[in-house]
Amino acid sequence: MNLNQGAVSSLTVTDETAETFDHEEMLGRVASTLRRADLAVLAAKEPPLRKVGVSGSLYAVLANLEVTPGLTGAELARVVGVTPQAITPLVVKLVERGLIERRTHPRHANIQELQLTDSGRRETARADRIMLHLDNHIRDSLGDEDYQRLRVLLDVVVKSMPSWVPPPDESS
Amino acid sequence: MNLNQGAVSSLTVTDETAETFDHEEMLGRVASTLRRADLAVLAAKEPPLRKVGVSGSLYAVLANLEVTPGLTGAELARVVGVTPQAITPLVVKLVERGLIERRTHPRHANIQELQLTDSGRRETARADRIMLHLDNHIRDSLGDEDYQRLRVLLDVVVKSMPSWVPPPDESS
DNA sequence: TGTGCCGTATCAAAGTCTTGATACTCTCGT
DNA sequence: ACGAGAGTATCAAGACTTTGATACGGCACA
Repeated sequence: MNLNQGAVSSLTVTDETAETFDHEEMLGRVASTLRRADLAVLAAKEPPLRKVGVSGSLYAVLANLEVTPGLTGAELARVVGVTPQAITPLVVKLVERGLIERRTHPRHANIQELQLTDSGRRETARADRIMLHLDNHIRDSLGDEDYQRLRVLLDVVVKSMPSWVPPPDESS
Repeated sequence: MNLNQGAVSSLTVTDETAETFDHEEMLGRVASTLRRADLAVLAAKEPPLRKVGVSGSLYAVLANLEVTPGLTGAELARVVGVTPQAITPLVVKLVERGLIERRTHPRHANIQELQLTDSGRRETARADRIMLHLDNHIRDSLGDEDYQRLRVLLDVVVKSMPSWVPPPDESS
């Protein structure tokens, strides 16, 4: 688990000096709430995933290979959101377990396409049953309509991030 | 950055064997989308935060101490979502920089209350200006109404996670 | 007034991810 | 056909976090 923000507390701040902003609002911002939500989901799904033998990272790799067979390590890294170097150990581990196969690309002697084995497909299905169950729980909590809405809103956030430019640091 | 799921790809899957589920849906589930959104925000905010001298982790600590002065290390750990052991190095670093102070609890010789120094408050304000700017960008992308809605929906997700019980693993 | 229990703090070791640097292969333009 | 450039894979080192284990201090109940 990675910390990075995420906060919640039911404390009523007394007051502060002049240059202080709205503390109540601070931790209620979307960026904070988003992080908390992700942490909560993360903490919930990790234990059951490990019970079927995969860490969250490994599941991410397997799930993406299930959807998009033939991905290379670098492609996988981008899709999953990490550096290419971080993928290698995961791939090695999965190959050792016989869940995925490395196959050299037909036209590129250098790069390797990755693919699930039959055994890997079975394991992935087991893990995905858990994830599906979790998602259904969320859907039940929100209701169908809000569930869909949440997906859409989150997608907007994802797409809007690249166009953000940080403010200049005016520490005058 | 921590990977753990997060996936997106615009590939139309040909087809598959029998026991296969809906791939298109798989990566569109809220748990996945949520993770992607968080990763996107994380990737966007990290560089500018480092530019003012704090990592995302350090900012999380500072922000929470700003809102709730006098937190102990363990409390901080819970609020922020990490283990108590992970807090210690962060606290040490911030103390060395003079941004926070450790003060032994009045009644517990063992535990230490943490508090921002004046200098720490200034630094936190600089970092928070960035976060506020980011959140405003998100608000602009969504519109005021959907921005508020997203906050509410995410809160529901956070509150609903603890009540989830993983499905039994029926690998029959 | 003990004694058991809970919460806090910290040391140590292991795991995972990142940044930095290097080598290799194909593609493209001249 | 050749050299530059882009993309991929991997080694090495450092940073950060987690799990495991240990020690200390207050609190509640017998």
